[in-house]
Amino acid sequence: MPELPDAVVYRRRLADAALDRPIADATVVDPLILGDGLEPHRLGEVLRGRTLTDTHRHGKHVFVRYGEETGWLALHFGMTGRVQVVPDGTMPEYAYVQVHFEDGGALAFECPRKFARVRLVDTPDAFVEAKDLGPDARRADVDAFLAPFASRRGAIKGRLLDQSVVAGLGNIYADEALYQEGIHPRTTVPELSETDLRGLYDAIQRVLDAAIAVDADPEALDPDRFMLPHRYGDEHCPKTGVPLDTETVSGRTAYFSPTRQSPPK
DNA sequence: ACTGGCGCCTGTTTGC
DNA sequence: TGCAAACAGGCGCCAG
Repeated sequence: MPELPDAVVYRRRLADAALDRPIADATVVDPLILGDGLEPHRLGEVLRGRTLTDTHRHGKHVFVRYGEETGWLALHFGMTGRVQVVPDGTMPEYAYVQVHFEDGGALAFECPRKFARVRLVDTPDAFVEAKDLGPDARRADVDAFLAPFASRRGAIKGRLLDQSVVAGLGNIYADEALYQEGIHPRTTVPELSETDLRGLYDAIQRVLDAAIAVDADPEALDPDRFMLPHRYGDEHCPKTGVPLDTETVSGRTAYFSPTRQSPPK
């Protein structure tokens, strides 16, 4: 579930509470969480005696700089990942990667389902380039957002989930943006006009801003304006009252309002 | 070059 | 009531 708004919350959390605290050690409880061949012992070697000095975010990735030279942690949260800064002695259950500060506190990187990954990267930009991530969904201007759609033809839902098209949207916020704009998730890109796509861009901005404003808790969104609180509740369209419909699109469950989002011909 | 679909993971929910 | 199957979903990989 962690998508762009969650990454915003986690980055802020680290910027507020994890920087400038000397690191005593790093603990890797489950090496599966380490990505790109990172060896468990290497994390401690790299971090020991240093401090975290800066943070960055691109799409669903959070980056944390260690030391003064090139060298960042890249955090990706998969489906159940999250990061907390905890006082001594309160390590949560699924904290598979831990960074312990000399003052006794720690950074806990949790992920019960083990889809999350911790990597070491040179710089955020180099990582974004290597992973072929598209522009960040919240920082991209409308022209940068529109550009990749010129060469796409599949279902819009699948394109919004493709991180090389635009980085940061996942299943639930893609559904919400399509709902806001009245676009059926199975509509193909060629079936959408430039006006449709510009409207979708605006909807994405509104949805992400609203989600960030409630600390990425989808159930805390205004239930009169957004579909998400109803996805986990009564499953009715807040604007028309009809039951929400579901359909598998691009391999994932899409929720939509059948009266507001007409299927493509 | 681009697309949809499957499998990885395991805690939680659903169904018989 | 209990247990198994289904589900959640980001993403790497694969076949078409």
